[in-house]
Amino acid sequence: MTRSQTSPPTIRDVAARAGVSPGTVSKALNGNGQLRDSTRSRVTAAAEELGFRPNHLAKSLLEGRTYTVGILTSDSFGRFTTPVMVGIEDTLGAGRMSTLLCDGRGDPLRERHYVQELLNRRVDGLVVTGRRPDPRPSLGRLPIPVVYVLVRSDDPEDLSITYDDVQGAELGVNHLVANGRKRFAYVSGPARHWSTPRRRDGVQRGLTGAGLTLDPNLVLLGEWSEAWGRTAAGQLLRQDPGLDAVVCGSDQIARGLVDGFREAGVGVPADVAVVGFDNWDVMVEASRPPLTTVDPNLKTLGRLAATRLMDAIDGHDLPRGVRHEPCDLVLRQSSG
Amino acid sequence: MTRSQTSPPTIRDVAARAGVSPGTVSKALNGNGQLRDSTRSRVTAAAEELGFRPNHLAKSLLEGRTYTVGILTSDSFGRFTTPVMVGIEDTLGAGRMSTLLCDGRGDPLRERHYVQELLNRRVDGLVVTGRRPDPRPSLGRLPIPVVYVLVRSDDPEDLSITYDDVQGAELGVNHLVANGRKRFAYVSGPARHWSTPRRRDGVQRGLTGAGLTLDPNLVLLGEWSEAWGRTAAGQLLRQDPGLDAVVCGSDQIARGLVDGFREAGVGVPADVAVVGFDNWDVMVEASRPPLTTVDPNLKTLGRLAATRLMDAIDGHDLPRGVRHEPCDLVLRQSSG
DNA sequence: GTGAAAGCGCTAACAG
DNA sequence: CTGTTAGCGCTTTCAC
Repeated sequence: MTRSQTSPPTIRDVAARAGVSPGTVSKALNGNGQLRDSTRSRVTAAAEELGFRPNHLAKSLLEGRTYTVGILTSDSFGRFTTPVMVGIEDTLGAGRMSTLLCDGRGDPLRERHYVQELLNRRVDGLVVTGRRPDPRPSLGRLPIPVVYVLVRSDDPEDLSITYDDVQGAELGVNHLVANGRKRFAYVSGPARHWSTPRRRDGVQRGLTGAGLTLDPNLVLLGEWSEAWGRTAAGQLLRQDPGLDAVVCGSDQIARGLVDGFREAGVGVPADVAVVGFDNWDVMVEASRPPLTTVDPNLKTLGRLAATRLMDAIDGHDLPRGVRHEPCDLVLRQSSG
Repeated sequence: MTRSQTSPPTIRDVAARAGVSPGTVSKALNGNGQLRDSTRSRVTAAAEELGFRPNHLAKSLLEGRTYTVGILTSDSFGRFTTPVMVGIEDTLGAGRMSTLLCDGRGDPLRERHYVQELLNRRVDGLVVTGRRPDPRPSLGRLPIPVVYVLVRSDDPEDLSITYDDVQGAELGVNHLVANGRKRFAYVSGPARHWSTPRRRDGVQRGLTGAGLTLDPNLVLLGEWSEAWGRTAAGQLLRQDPGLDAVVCGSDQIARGLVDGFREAGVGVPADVAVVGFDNWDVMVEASRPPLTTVDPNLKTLGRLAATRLMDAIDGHDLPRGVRHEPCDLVLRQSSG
């Protein structure tokens, strides 16, 4: 049976049209070996005319690698995973790598299935990501390098790249202290979330360093929402009308807090300075005043993870353990 | 040379271990042909023990299809593309399809490059998406089926699946009219954006149907931001303190507007009813009161696009032209 | 029932 | 300089 017109032209079609052998076409198109210039251009022309696209599958099969990495996210690209993925795509794309995307939806079964599928497809490496820095079950030993980013694996043998909650919160405190603030509150999300106690630790550390203390009555834990921030504003004012600084566990909380304060006649930053966490553009800019906040540099995390993974694919050893990348402080009007 | 221990076991390794031929292993593992039960189980056991993973590349090469579709996004998975992608992943994943993700970043050169790469990789089909329903240049005739979703292609020969701006806005108006509202304003984003005039048309159509009119002085165009919504609130009150309903071009605008009204002592929905657009959880829920809004059903769009693409991959013809899927109205407190 | 052989599209090694 | 050959891992006839 003759080749169907609908299937893409192969290297043999090009060879036939250029009047050479397949091997020669390969050399011509990949710039390998010694070819007469005229031959080379004849081949290029033929390839061009036929709209030849080299079959990546065949190459991969031969080479034993696919120039593809899998991304396994446990969170259907939410607000936090998205910047991470952009960072990953960023550096992977630069290295002619493609990314196979899998959304595990936090379901272990689904995840296992995807991992198998990615292995079947012979991806060169795997990035695992998820919504929060909380530990997640390791995928275990796999025949390809794996990097966890944003989420951390519960196996210290794995490499996890995440941000530093403690340092981030401390950054906020240091800034407020430098501005002369003395009486601090910490308003954050659910206690069970990894970040909540750690950011508190950061606040604590910053205050201790400045010879100040954190009144346990001024530590308020609730949810990651604006509504909670507004509620907390009232509670804080009742608890201690003299407080002059609040470190928040998220920008949503911070924005709610700022709204609550303003509506209670408390000036931000005149009376109370407020620092958020996340640097989430929508919250931070719409807030009145705009929020000073801690930026966990998620995109950088993604870039870093991808870079490490590429190194590992190139044969370098993957470091082990959890890497805590530093956060940055972004100054806006809420902190005075 | 003997096989390196690091490279994954092949079907021949399994064959050797089970004491059969590669062909038999293939049949056993894929349930094809007639095999003795004992042979089949011997093979399965051997495969299991060796941790054999069938090489998907080899299959694809043979079968001429990869069970992979490309997603080309012009917008680094932003707020609007994300739900679309979830929808795509949703239906593709169900059909054992994988997705190769490419972020064109709106750069035509980058896009061309990615399209070539995807063709080289022999994806079975391609989904093109982008931030807004505005028309974008077609990728032209490709050897594989292509579906545009959310964005629309400027070539009517392509299939584009997007939502219905006009119908969506009209939905909002009808609801407000049914609640007895009579004097309407329309506050939206930049006039150059596709949706802005079309949603206005929808407002117009709804009002005309109810024997009402849209005062051109109560059409305010600005940006897609809360700040603009707050500004617009002031302008509207100055323009016509008697207005009792506002349809907004986005939830951000609507939320800003609601804040502006409240702070000006205007009750929502008591004095003025407000309807947003997007059904963006964060905005809609944090707003006081929570926003009634138009939901463009982006996830459904993604699912639809993926379904159409799968059909086309299965040999069915792809419809042409722009499909406008209906929006839904989500009722909350801002509309009375 | 099972094995041997051919071939998917490509590259690399070796002839000529 | 260019052509031929073998083979990446798998499936699929076709013999036996």
